[in-house]
Amino acid sequence: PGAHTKKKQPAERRTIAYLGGMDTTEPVAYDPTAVEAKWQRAWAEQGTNQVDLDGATRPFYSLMMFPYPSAEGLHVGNLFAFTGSDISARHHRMLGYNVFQPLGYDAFGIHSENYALKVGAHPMEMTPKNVANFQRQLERAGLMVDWRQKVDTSQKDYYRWTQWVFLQLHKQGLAYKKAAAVNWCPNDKTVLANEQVEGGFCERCGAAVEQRFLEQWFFRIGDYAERLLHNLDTLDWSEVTRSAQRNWIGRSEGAEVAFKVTESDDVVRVFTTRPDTIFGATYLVLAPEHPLASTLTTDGQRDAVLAYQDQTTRQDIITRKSVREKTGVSTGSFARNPATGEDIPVWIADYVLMEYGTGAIMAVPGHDERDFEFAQKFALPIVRVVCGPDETAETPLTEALTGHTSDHKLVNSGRFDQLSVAEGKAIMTQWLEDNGYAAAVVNFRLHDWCVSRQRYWGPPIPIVYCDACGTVPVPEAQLPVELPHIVDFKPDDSGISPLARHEEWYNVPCPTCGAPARRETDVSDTFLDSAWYFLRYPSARNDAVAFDAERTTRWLPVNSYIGGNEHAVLHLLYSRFVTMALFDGGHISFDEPFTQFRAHGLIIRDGAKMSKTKGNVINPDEYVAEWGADSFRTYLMFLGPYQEGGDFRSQGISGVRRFLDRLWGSVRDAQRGGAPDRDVMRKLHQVIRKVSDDLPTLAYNTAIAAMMEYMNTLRRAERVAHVGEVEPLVQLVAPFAPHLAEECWRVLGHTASVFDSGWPAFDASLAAESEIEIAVQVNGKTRGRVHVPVEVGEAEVLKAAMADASIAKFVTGEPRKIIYVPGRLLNIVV
RNA sequence: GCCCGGAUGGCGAAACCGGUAGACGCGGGGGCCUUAAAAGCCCCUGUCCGCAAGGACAUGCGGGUUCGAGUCCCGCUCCGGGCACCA
Repeated sequence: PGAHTKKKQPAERRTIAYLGGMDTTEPVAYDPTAVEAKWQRAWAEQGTNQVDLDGATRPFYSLMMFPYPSAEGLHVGNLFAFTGSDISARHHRMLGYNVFQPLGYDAFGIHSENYALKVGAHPMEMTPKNVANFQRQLERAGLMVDWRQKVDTSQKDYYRWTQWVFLQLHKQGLAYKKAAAVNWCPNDKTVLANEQVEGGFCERCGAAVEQRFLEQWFFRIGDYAERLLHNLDTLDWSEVTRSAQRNWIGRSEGAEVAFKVTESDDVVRVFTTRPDTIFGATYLVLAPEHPLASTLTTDGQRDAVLAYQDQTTRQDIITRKSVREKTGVSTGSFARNPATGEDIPVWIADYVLMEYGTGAIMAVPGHDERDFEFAQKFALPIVRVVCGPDETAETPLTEALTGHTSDHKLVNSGRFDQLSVAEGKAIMTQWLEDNGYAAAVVNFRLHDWCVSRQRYWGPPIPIVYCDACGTVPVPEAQLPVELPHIVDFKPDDSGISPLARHEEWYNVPCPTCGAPARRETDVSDTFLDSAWYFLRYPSARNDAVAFDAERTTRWLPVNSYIGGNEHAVLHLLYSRFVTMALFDGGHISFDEPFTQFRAHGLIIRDGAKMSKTKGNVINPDEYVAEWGADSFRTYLMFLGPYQEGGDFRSQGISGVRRFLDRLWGSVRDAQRGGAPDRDVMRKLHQVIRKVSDDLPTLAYNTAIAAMMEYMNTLRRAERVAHVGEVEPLVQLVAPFAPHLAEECWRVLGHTASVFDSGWPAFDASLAAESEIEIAVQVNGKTRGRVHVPVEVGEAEVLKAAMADASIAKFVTGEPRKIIYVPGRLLNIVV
């Protein structure tokens, strides 16, 4: 009785609406296994997913981050990423673009090699098996991938061109070799790039990274810092990614100031971002590794300095870079502060790092926490040169005053007193420059990219060393420098590559003079493989060039790239650098590889990251087998906002599967005679608009919700749906559940693929409501709602509202003000 | 410390430009069908008070602007991510 039974519908009529008057016990569920296998086969046979690489008139390059083919197989994270990209690609195709969506394998690298070592396999034999397993899993996922253009970075026909890329950079002077302190992972027994070190630990295995001095190949990515940073402003990229790159590049503006050493011709150059505080510089500090450190040391200090330098060298990288109690030692020398004219002591301390700036600083203990701490410990003078609104030049400093506002003024700074910090910075820098003491400079945190790896499973660096000719690049015609099949590929602690144990491999005649010479025995970083793979895809089967000029012009730069943000400062930065370098070398006509990049979120489970140790890893195979790839794909897209990720719950799939079953049921039973219902068509066009708007912003979860809502409308219509009501829905669902949509499309009588059927056209006149609901508020509190024809104005709405007793009772006296938001709300202020 | 995100029912989440908070889905409750179960279908489901009609309270916390704030402003807390003895 009462409210519960008011809207209740007879059950039989419900059933008829679903099953089209057929036997009421017949289930509506479809069989995804059969449907999916059928269409995967058909698409492969008919080349549905292939694009005309040479004739496309509206090219659209949709890229996803190619996976590293692990032995564990495809991860849900992979599928989540790929599905999001696939939906975008399929949608673009239906909008009329010629979509190229390739995929391949990032098969070289420490990952694969370490796994092979662990299980006692050989990477050259293991990798093809893993690739085959991935291929099987990916084919079941129903991605619209043009597999003809597959790449595998560990194959000769690919790494030959990786070596070619190295040679181009070398030719342009962007590759150089130097002995340097590098990050050494004692566990992986190889050098790591700075980007591969997280807080002093190897980002791969977590081992504490050590410093070693080795001869390494570097790429001059540092020279591109300004450009890499500047271009970020114009790229259509996720903000999280741009911000991570900005932080990593770490630009800071300041000045390089020269301090002449007293009674010597030596000059200590320091970098500072606060030239305005130079009057407060009471001592200088050199990094222990600084070349002048020994030069400036007086005889009396020599033993102490040597001991300190020795102590520093033996530190591991984590300790070296961690914040701890300040230590240091005086050189015994002095240098002149150009601003004050005073001679200030020169110290050596390990809180100054050789790799940043000039490796030397002017210490302003009054306004830098570290300098303050150091000055206190070693009883060095602390001078205030900035004071806040409530302070004077004489107010004692109990701690370093670092932050500042426009109210902070310079003090104890001679004729610069009373300038604001910002003014001081500009005027002081100018004054220092005019007098030859300083130059305005920009400093970057970004360092050159170390690409040498003392490992086996990668492309050999194409360089030969000859006693007579020196460092000789391998001629391009002699590429690839093949990676030999060796048994003893295990790395060791020597810092020498496994290839260096094979004389028969590294002893070669010099390409220039023919004299006996020796190959470089290091291989290149895996990130070089992936820094240019997007250039290779369109030309993947071309053995003559790295990338065909015409195809590259047609397809690149990439229109849409979707991937994980864990690659923000590795792969994505390196790819941009290599692209810029190839542009500068005249090989390509664009200097940014990815016009649009979107970072997707992370799939977690039970509120935690998936990991084998927690036992909460999802095996996609199981879910695909139980629910079908279409349901699994759609669920992954439904569980949260794509760009934020979400929590995977097995139970959640059932709701999506029910939706697809219902879609299947209404397509199968759709009525052909008669005309579609006006009210239903209105809802349909509203959904077309919603889904069309949501797809470009990757708002997949709300697009799915809207389609489900429309499906509910169809079911509640208490009649069999008309073909005209379901057909466009099939097209909207197609990017999400491609197999089922294709099946439905055939059932609806079409002979060509739904992906070539276009995108449903939105008709605003059909979507328009004739009657609208207006919320009525009294003093801002919602007290009821009225239904009025869409065209009526404020007066009629107010009249309708006052006619409702439950609203009118709150309106005591004459309204003071009426606020009317057309089509939405009426607020009566009394 | 600096820079990016974020916080909404039992749960995952919606909410255009400041305008009906909680769409959609899961879970839960009740019902239909069934010999029974499963499946399917129908209804209900933010919290509190109330027999009901209805009312009050609700978007991490504290203020503010506004006729009206999840949304804007100021000040915090907590969570995720990036950078960090970076001068």
